[in-house]
Amino acid sequence: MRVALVDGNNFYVSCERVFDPKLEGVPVVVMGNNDGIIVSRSNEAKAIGIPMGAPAFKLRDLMRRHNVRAFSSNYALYADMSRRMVETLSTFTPEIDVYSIDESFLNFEGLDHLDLNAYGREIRATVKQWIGIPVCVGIGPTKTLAKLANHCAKKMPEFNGVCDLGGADSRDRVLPAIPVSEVWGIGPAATAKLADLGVHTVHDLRVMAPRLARTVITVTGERILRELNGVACLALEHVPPARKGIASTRSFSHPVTVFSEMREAMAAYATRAAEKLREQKLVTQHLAVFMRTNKFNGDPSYANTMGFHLPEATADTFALIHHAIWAAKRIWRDGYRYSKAGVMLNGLVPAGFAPQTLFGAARAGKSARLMSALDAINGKMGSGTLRPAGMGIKREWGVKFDGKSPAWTTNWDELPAARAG
DNA sequence: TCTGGGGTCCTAGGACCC
DNA sequence: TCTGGGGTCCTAGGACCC
Repeated sequence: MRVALVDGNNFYVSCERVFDPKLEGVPVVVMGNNDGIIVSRSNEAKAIGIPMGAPAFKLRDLMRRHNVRAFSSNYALYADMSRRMVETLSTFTPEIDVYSIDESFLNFEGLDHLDLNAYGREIRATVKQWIGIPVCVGIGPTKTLAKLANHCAKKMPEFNGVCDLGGADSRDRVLPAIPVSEVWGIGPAATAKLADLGVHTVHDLRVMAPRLARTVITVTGERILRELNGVACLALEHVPPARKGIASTRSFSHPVTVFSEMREAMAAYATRAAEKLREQKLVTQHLAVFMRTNKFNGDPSYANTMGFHLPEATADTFALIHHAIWAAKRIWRDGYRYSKAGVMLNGLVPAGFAPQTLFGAARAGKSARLMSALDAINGKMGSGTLRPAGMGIKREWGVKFDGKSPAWTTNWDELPAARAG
């Protein structure tokens, strides 16, 4: 196997910069939903000590002092830029495995006649020119080594954005210099356990006894060890594996204390989850709802989940709303300040393959026609044009995005304007 | 005022069945 | 006055990822 990992640098920030060149060279951050935490940082923002995942309100002073530009998440923009990036990368390989919004594995099998470093530099230059996003390229004989090579490409200036760990000599040279915590799949807990055994660098991990790795960090640890030694255990998935579950959950912008607001939120979550189901031509056999109070602020604590099998598999918005509200009523307790809730669908199966009850077939056909009409109108006129009654218009609990950039590429009303002269 | 959202995989334990 | 072995399903929690 020969595989490359191409990864967008500071992806959300880079997307913002494409449409506002004044953001180049200055500290920029992007925040998550409700402008709660930092989810993407420019190098300048990293340099002044803004940590990943930190609550934005704690950093207000620091950010003001350094004139940091802060954006709310613009998911429509990032998803569209991601799609363009994947299209571009697809011209460099017959097989691409899209791993996340900003990362793809490219199959480099059979390209050994090429100078892979040069090929990586060409990929980097092309994505920059066509899409405007800076990327780094890591190449290796397994996914784990390609990930590690990508880390080197990003952090070690001598690689200049492209690193090939395909050769044993390059691995011997680089691996002793990298902390084991940088390996894909080794988190803080595993890092601490390995440190107790004197395993600190990637090289230390690579030469560890596989059985010991297994007892300390389970089968995933043993798999990582093999991958570091060039034995591929993770295949390239050119067809994305079927989803196991769909979740629609949000933190509320203010605490919810009355059931009518919880009901609205549940209806909205169920609606969104049903849309995701239908996008992927799936139906669900199991639904769960949960609600919880704030874990951090000392409010009286309550958290509960209720999950159950549905009488028949469905992707019908109205049926899922009905079930979600039914369950929400049962776990709702008066007197608490709820901060977060959600709807989760499990046991997904392709629409048409689900077991059906005797009287279900006729109902299912009718529901499918209604749902495709709903999706067609919302697709054409904008999501939320048609929505079920009871979902709420005011949405007091809803998500806040105070500093969002325009949907530059996906909304006609927000296209960038160019002026001459 | 205020701490993301959406996933996967692994392990362990309880309930229940034959 | 005992505590097997094999199986399934479910729940809960931990860990990790982007």
